[in-house]
Amino acid sequence: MEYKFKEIEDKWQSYWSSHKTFKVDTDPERPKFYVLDMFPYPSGAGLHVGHPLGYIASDIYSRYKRLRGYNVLHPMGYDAFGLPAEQYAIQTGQPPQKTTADNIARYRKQLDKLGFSYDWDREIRTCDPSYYKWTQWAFLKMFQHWFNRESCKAEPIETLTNEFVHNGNRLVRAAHHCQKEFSAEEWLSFTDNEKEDVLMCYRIAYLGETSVNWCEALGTVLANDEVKDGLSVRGGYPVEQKKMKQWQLRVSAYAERLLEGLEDLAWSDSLKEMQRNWIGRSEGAQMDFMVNNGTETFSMTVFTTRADTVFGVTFMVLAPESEWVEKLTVPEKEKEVREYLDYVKTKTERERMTETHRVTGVFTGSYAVNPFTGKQLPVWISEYVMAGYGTGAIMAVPAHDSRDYIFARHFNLPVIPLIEGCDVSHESFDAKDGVMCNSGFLNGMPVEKAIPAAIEEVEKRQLGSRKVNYRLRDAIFSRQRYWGEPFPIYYKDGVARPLPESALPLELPLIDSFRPSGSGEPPLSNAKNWTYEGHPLEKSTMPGFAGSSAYYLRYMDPANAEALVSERDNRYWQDVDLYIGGTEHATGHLIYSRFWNKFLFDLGYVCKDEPFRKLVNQGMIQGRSSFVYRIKNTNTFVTYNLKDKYDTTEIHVDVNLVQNDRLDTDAFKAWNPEYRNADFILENGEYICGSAVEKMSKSMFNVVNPDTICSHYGADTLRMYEMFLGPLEQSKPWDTNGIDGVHRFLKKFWRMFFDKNGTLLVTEETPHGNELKVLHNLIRKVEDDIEHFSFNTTISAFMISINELTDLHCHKRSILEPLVILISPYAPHIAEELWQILGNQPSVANASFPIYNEEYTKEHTMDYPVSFNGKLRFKKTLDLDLTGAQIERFVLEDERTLKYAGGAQIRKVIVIPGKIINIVV
RNA sequence: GCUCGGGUGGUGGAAUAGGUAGACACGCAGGACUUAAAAUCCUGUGGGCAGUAAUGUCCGUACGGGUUCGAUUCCCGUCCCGAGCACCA
Repeated sequence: MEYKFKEIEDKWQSYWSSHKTFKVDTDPERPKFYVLDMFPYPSGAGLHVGHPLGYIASDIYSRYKRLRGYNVLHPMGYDAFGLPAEQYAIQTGQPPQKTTADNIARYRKQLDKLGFSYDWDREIRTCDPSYYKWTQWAFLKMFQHWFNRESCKAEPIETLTNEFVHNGNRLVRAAHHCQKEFSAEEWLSFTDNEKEDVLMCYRIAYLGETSVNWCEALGTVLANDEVKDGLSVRGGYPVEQKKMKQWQLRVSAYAERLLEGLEDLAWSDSLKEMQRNWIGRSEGAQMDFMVNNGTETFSMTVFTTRADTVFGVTFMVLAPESEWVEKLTVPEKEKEVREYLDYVKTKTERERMTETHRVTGVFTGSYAVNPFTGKQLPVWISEYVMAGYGTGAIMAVPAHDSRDYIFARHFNLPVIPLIEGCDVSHESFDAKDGVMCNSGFLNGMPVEKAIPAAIEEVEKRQLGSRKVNYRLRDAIFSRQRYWGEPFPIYYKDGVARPLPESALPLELPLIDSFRPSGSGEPPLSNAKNWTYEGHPLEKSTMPGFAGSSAYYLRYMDPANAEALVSERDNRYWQDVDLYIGGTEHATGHLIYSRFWNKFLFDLGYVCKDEPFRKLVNQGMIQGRSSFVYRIKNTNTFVTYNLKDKYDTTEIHVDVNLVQNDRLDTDAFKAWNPEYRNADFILENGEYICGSAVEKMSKSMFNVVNPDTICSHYGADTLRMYEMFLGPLEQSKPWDTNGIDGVHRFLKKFWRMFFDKNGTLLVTEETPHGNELKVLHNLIRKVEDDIEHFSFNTTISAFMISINELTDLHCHKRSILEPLVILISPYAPHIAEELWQILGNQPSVANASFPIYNEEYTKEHTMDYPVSFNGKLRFKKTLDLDLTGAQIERFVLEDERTLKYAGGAQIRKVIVIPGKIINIVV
């Protein structure tokens, strides 16, 4: 009997689905394990072979953990709100609701074909009102809370107003952006609207004026992680900075906790590093400088990490957007400054980034005073100082900061070296080492001591204080789009007010036109009656990351109408034990979700501070594009190795027309009418294509659809092959060349059970020692590899074991049955079929993982003293290999510590007769 | 520029508390079965040199040093590739 994967896979997929084999429930009797995939955005293009890579890995792990007796939560859903569906709607008029539902149906079909063990009863979709009710609910909670820096957690806004009533805002340590200070009496004298304005500056979800990434082409603002190199990540349109009033989340309040929390997470170092960079903690000092603009004197604050260099400050620089610019520009310089600011404004963010070497700036006419030296310091404005970081103003130390140095040289400002023996004639000396000079009380100190000493002095003289700065900004939370969660906010007298919880979910209304209105209003302005009790509702919607920030909690209790997740289910499932997904979410989703989770933790809705304990980033599968070479102005194509003899154009050709770089010329002619009459110049009678590794995409004609592979080889082969391709974390091009090997292996596996005529070969004989040895070595290997996520090497181990057992002509049930269990996480369908053929109850999921027995793999030893270096005594280990040949090993007689000259400890020396080859130390 | 990864056959990749480098697979070459193809199976396959051959021998894990009885693995320096951040004061 042949291995008929098609029949087998159809049979078991429908069995699993009709029997709800993978349905899970909270079961306090059994240990839980939560394995999560980053849920996909259901795009119109469907899945390509790269998408399932992580899903296969997580499925293997889930199935393995089930066999180990865990109650495994392994859910799937869809991140269904997003830009592509909306843009498609603008182009075609098709409502996103419909296209999204269609795409989901298609995704589901494709996923089902791969044999994943998801509990589909827990499926969620972020665009479903019963789901986004809880996204809105969390937003309301953030609106109603503030962040207390004393307790370092979120607290109800009432505790803050209570504080205001008694003490004003002078004593409270809150994360806020309130400009004014007020006393208790003043607070009480405020009107309701004034009070609301103040409170808005403290809320964790707040409406605030800020410089935002505005994308004209998309008609919306974008978060920092949605912008790369000054272009939008989606679409690649230019992005400019614009001051706008937007909803924001006070993520920056959690900066320190987000940083600390990384410590105990089992994430890759590179990913943690990315988050650390993104949070961008830097320790330093905030210092006040007195400035004078000719008419008045006041203090200006700067942030520096190098307080020790204060004696070398020769000028000050403001960001063009700084609020001090206006105050410090003297009348004579007004025209010049205005011209400079206009010049800066015309530059896009992208230009500002690419022209980093251009030095520009203008003098304000004002001077600051160095508090340590009393020297006059001219105050300049330059675009190299950024408004968003620190205080938007710096003290410039050209001798020890390369940016200040370039600026000083360009505008002929003095440079004062502060480190003994450093040469600043050509470039600045930025390194934090050396001994201080020209620095008053710091002279003679090494830099690492001078930094804290300087800060201490600054504090002593009350010129400023120690300060930790973060690069992490608050998340901009409004999008001027239709296809997202509506805000549970309405406006009364122009003041934002929360909807009552009972009004949730606030459902997204159906509209006719998805375009932003002519006046730049969001699409929701086209909705009829977009009001609450006669008051206008917020018209922007939430960004993509809103729906994905707490979805892992919802899977724990997806149907709950009363709460995001019940306390009982949250206590049981706790957190995600294993999270698998792409590294592209490092500074987006993975920061936001951690923030969101910490916020809910503060409020007591969830029991874990961190949502994802272990995280594995699967690599990207790139496409391998194929090319043909058309001789210019002809319809003749020349093969790869002869192309240099002609003047050719490289053209992408559909990889499905190419096998092992050989082009199917007839299929090529049929592919596109343009090539119907194509001629070919061949080599050895074949047309060889060129190739390149590129991103897998439709436009490169290099997309390989998993459905095609499934119908050719079956899902089990695809699953194993994707794992066999290389380490999970590594990116690699998709290359079908090796898939036959894996497919052959599965056929070979099948043949262990049946002969050519389909007769069952399985016997009830007692297993032989060598057979048990193969089996138990494999058990140990599979267990080890799965725990360490090296799925590729496991498959090699399977291949070796099956070859060995085939050589031993082993068809014994007691060997084959555990083998089927071992392979079931990788190739579940064939395993189920064979499991049933062996006469067991379906399904393998109810079996348990075979137990490794060391006895079977232990080496047989006997005394056989030999000498080595005249000092060591060894035991000979007799070992039979599978062909029955003898391998001799020599093991140190006892565990005494013996030392070589280098001091290494020797435990075991393995010897091949006559020659020492292996000394284990 | 800074940070983090990584450089192993024709290819994907094995092997690191230092111990026979190249497992496993692909590809390629040769062979068996077959009228033929498909499928399946067997053999060989890092390089050089010597030998009819079994085999022997030297060189080999980006490059140059070091530690060690022994280095793909540890240390120092150089080069290259990938990823992330990037006027962050």
